[in-house]
Amino acid sequence: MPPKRTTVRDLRRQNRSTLLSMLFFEGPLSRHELGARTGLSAATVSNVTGELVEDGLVVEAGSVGSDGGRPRVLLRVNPGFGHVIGVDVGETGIKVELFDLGMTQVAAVEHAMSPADPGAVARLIAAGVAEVAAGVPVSSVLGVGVGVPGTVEQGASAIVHARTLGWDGVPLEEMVRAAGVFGVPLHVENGAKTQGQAEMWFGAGRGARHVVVALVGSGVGAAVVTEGSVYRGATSSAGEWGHTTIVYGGRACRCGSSGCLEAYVGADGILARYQEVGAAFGGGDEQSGVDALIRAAGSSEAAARVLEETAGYLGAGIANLVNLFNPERIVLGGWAGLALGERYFEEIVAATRVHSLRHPYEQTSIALGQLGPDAVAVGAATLPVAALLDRAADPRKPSSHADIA
Amino acid sequence: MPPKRTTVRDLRRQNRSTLLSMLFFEGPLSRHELGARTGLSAATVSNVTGELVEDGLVVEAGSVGSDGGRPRVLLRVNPGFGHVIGVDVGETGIKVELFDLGMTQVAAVEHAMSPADPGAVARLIAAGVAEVAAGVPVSSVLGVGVGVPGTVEQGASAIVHARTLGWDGVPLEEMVRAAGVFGVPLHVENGAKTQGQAEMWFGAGRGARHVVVALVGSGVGAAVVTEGSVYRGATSSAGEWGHTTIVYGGRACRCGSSGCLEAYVGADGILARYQEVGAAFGGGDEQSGVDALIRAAGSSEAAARVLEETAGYLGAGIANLVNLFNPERIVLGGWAGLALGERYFEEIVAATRVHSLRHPYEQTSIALGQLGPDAVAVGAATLPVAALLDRAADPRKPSSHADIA
DNA sequence: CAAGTTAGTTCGCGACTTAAAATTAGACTA
DNA sequence: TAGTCTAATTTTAAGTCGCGAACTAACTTG
Repeated sequence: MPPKRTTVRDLRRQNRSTLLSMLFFEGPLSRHELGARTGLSAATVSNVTGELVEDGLVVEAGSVGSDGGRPRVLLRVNPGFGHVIGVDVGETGIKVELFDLGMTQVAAVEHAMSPADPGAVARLIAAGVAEVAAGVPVSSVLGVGVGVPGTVEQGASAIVHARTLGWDGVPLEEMVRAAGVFGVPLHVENGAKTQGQAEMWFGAGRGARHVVVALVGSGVGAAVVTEGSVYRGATSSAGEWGHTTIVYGGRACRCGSSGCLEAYVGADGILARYQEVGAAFGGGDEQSGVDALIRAAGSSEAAARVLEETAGYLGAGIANLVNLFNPERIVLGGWAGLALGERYFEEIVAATRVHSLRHPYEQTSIALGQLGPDAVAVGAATLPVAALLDRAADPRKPSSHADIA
Repeated sequence: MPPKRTTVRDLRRQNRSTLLSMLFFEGPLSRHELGARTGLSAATVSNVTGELVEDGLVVEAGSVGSDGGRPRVLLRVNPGFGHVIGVDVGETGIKVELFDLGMTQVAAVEHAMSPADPGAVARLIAAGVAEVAAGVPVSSVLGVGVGVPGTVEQGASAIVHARTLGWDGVPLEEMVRAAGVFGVPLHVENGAKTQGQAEMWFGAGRGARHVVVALVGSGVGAAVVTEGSVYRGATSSAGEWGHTTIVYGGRACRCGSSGCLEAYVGADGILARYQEVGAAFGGGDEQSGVDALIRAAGSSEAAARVLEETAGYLGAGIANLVNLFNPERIVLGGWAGLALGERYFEEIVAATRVHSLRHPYEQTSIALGQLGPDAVAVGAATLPVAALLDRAADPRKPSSHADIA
């Protein structure tokens, strides 16, 4: 049982956070409207926003007339208050992107590399962060978020387990710090979760509070959002949808088990099933393979059948999420998910309906993701922003007179 | 976005709730210790507990010496402050039980009936409540909780969907009220969730914050507890584990789909699979059938094989929960779950390990439930208690001067 | 330019938590 | 049996916070 007191000061923090978050997500708003939407009194809104403006977190943004009265002054989060950095550690290289607080991309770099060696990855992240942050004052960087393929164990310091990369218990957070990123909040998170977060903030998940973002690519994963925030479970490795058993005793999966969803609807699984049907494939990477397969479906009976089966497996997998999580919306993303979804949306939805219980199914809508896999970096960059909105940037300067003592 | 203000009054409610909950769960404690555990100052603890004592919610319970100083006065929740009622609507009848605030059973009645007719069930609930509450003052009943087999849609008034009972959109809450239970908080909830809640408060889930209670009986369900409270999803029908697909294209399930977990490990499914293997069964109900099957496993190769397969399916199903929810503990319950678990615990755990990812698996422990299926009623009775702890019983009498106006 | 409107501020109040000082309530001592 | 000690509570005084009411600011209208 963690100590759970509530002091009068938490009130202010909470209300600061509420107002700041509302300004961030609902665009420019007047104080009046803030009061109406949050339920806070005009007095409090005035008081708190005054503080936020004084702290530089919020700025005025013009005003709009209101028939016959004093015009409202619009407020919005100050995009120049600071910057955040998002890092996408992929299977072929890393991307580092710098955003201002308006989430406008300011700079970006990309380095190809094999991520087999964690040390090299950490050094490359540190180098990328330095490159990208070169143009802005150091103190302006509010935090760095890193999205990695694999499960992340959140603790005093984040530990990464990524079977596909051969990482087993890599203390990535410490390594990145050691490589030169210190004095700045560092958040390491599973890439599927950061991508899901991006869909929630800027994509198909906006406005909903209970969402499952299902991601299908080479790997298969999901980000589960409940009550508006990403579900993490006890050690934050929740949402490992890809290695959920969907065909007991079925195809072998690279995770060592059998019958996993990923073995059927992951890019690998799809192509392997196609080849087993007798259709040989030339070389090329997975992505072009899947694209070719989808194109072939127009003429090839075998290709069409494989894809229809895939839609069936995928629908059943989605149905499991519907039954277990009862979300109000399912967002299907990931490069393979989007490719399949565009061509076989009806089939996937139909399979979902068949395999889920009527009641939760009726409560859910299914949509395609709007962001594509590039979203991992933006999503990672939202992590420090979320922390900022949550803490609402510590009220007042940190201990200004402590120096004297 | 729901209005989200925080007023200074919420503080007091929050702290009342924290202190009352701590007294409820952690037995008698002194004010001093309350302060230490909650982080609240001694002054606040004294102030708030004074109010709680005055309101009759808390009473002193002796004192213990403290080497050489003023002895601490122990405080505990007043068991006599009020009573709560739990109702278990089962497939063969209903049970109604009355508890005091110490959760000691004070009275209980049981009525056999077929629950096919919702109206009759509602009337029987009302009658049972009246019977059981006959011995205590009306105003002493703090609330009634009802556990039903089927999904419950929480809204202005609870609606029940229970395919096995033939209920489709039954407004049970309204019906029970119409049948005579009014003026008292009424909570209707899925029986699996109430049973899970009981395991959390009094059984194998105590002390953990992320738990999945897996229940296997005639039906198969789960109660997912995250951050200490039952996960409900968007419309509170989350946790429908039983109709999750585990063998794509497999056995037909009574839900209309195929390959559901319930079709393999539900009592029905187990017995049906045994019969298909050629072993004929006499009559008898499911429970004695499963018991007989387990006894037969000692001598019959076929019976043993069916049960081992069952353990495999069940382990895979549990592994899916491990992968998706990343709980710190799994509690296996339900009458069939307990029967299987006692005899085949090793096999179930082994299958779980095989089908789950190593990392989340290592974070989880698997335990048998401690309460048995009788727990549905106690669990239902915890619902009004939870509401009480949460609101901390409205500070001060409800609008004492509103009468005058 | 006066009247009418709507937005935002200021002021004083009541409710809260807290730190510090004061007050118990036994145990121990001489 | 009065005096001394120690540790648990209760009081007291101070500082925060959000709220409602009264007040001020900034336009539009006729």
